[in-house]
Amino acid sequence: MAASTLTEVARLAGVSPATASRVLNGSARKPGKDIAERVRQAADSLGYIPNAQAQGLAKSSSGLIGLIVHDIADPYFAAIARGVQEAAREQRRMVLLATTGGAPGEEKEAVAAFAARRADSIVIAGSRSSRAEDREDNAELAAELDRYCRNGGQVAVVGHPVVGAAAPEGYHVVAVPNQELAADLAVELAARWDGDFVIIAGPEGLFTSDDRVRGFQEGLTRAGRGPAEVLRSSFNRDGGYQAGLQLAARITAGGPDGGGLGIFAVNDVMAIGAAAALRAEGLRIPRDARIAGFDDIETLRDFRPALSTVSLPLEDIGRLATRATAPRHADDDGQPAPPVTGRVTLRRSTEAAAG
Amino acid sequence: MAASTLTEVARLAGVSPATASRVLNGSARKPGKDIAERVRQAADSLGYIPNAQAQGLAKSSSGLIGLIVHDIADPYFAAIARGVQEAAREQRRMVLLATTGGAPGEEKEAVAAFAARRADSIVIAGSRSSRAEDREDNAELAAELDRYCRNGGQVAVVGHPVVGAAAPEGYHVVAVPNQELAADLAVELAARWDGDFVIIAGPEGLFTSDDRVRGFQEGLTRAGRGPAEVLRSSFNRDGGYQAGLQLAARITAGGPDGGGLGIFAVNDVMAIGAAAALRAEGLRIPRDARIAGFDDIETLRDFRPALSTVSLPLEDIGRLATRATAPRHADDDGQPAPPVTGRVTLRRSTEAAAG
DNA sequence: CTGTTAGCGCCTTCAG
DNA sequence: CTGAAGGCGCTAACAG
Repeated sequence: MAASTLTEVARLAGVSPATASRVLNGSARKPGKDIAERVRQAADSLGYIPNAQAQGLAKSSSGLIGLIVHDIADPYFAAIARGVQEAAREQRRMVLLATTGGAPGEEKEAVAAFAARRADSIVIAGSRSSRAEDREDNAELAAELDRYCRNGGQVAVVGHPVVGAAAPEGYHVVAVPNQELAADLAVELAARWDGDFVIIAGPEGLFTSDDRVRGFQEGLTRAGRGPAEVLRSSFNRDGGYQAGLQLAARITAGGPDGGGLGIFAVNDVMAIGAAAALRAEGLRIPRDARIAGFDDIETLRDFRPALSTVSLPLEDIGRLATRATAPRHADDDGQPAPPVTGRVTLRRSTEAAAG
Repeated sequence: MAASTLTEVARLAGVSPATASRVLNGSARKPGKDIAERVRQAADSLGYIPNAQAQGLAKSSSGLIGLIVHDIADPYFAAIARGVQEAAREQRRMVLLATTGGAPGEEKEAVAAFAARRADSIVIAGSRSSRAEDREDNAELAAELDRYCRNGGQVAVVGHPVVGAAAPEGYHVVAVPNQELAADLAVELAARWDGDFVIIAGPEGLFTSDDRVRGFQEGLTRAGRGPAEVLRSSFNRDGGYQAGLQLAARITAGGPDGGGLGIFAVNDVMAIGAAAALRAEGLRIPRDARIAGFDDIETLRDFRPALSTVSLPLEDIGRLATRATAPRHADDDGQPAPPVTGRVTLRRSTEAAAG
């Protein structure tokens, strides 16, 4: 990775490195027109590309923003990543990507790596966990973040704060009203179906999942219904599929669930998995089971029967998180970011007119 | 972004910075055990995190790998990104992400930005274009890449070489047999449907799209059939939807296409869009039209009717591209990467038993 | 407005 | 095996 340096450019242009720096990179001070032109020509003819590492070292700021997701191929994270990327581009920063599979230990590593690269800010998407097994890692993650912030780093977390993290300067949370929206969804569904509900959830301790479960139960209560049974499995398509198989067996067996079921999967991907399982067992939606998800993943919208869900502005969330970590401008009204809002989106998968 | 420095650690440990460096970061030379322990403790108590920028400056290599995609939220790119990310982690490197919407001008910018950050290598995914309007930008992109390689950078391109790029040291192409596979697909489809075929393609000049179109026509010829009509629209879900609407109108109107149609969309996302359009117009698949895509996107596999397609090992492709740019090891047999292979995957969307 | 002088934090020769 | 010195490429204070 050798390349021509600023010094070479300066020499070619017959000026000092400082002057060359001033014309080539943004400086408050403007060198003379003629000189500037000569420098620019020299730079051009040498194919000069500033060394961002050196600039970063000198200015102690890197123009880098670190993004932490569970899995970039998961459409939920991919959508957020798109928003982050867009905002980053607006701010003329580049994004560094880290995937962790959701393990707090890995997240801690990622934060350290970002800190090492002197990323100006870090966006953490993806559910935090409060499982006992993660306690220690969570504590380390919190400590790492804390240190990062104390050193001037900006952090934005999507959804929930990191467990045990203090809230130092530079620590922002983009709150997502998972619980409220899940409650709204439950109310709507309860108005359209008076049989039993079952919730397909992720592992206990995942905040996003837990919030949605809690909200849904709350909504049922509000609608005068008893709480739904909760089935736990992994927080992805296969988890939904497994749970779906169980439910299919019940429905098929007749019994209390033979009349059908209202299913709420805590995210769209799981809902799709569950739907696939039901179908594989010969059941039909919404005839034999109504099913709803959460997120309103774009790629899944052409799915049939169209999935009832809660629409979340995933891209905006990424954008907001990124903006929250941006250096404050003068023309910045200093207002906290607008809160994230979502809305219940009912589609065919929970349609009343079933038989 | 202040943080404790190596010098501070050294001072605390009562040794020279050089020694501290040797124990903390990988050096061939091993300081004494006692000394090493003291340094490590000092580092620990200070929460020392090495400054990668400074390390990069000194070693002139950054441990960064740049990834260029059209859109990270597109499942095709997301899958490749996952592979890149995995390989990067194996090599203990971090990935820098850039999205370009496929515009060669943006890609050139991205390459320059990566070069500025002194990324050790760059992976370019996403179709290159040979459209006249892109000529100039393509040339600049090629020049930029060329310079990057000459400066010691490693480049891997997925699918096609960049238009007009020389093939200097460090320039690798991960070839994807789009044409062959499309031909195979055509042969299989032709064996199962003897009506007309129509191809829903991306804009002319997109290599990936063009290759698949060409291959499909070739396959038809091989099967003793005449060439299919080609409908062009944008290379995404909406493009597929638009084209689907047109085809639906034809089929509905009866006429020559009233008996049904065999549709090949050059990628899964477009195929899903087209299917959605047909359905919206009251048509059914595969009864009124058979439809096939390309890529075998994971998220789309639960789609019904299940989409016939060509399976591509997207993650592997990302991994291979990344590995191709890795510094050569001693135990490296120097073999070129294994070629990418795919296979035709027939599912219900093109099933013969329709009526 | 330009040039000179110091570093930014680290690694890597080179002596000791 | 350790320490001292120089430099990676650039910017930010100072002088002139």
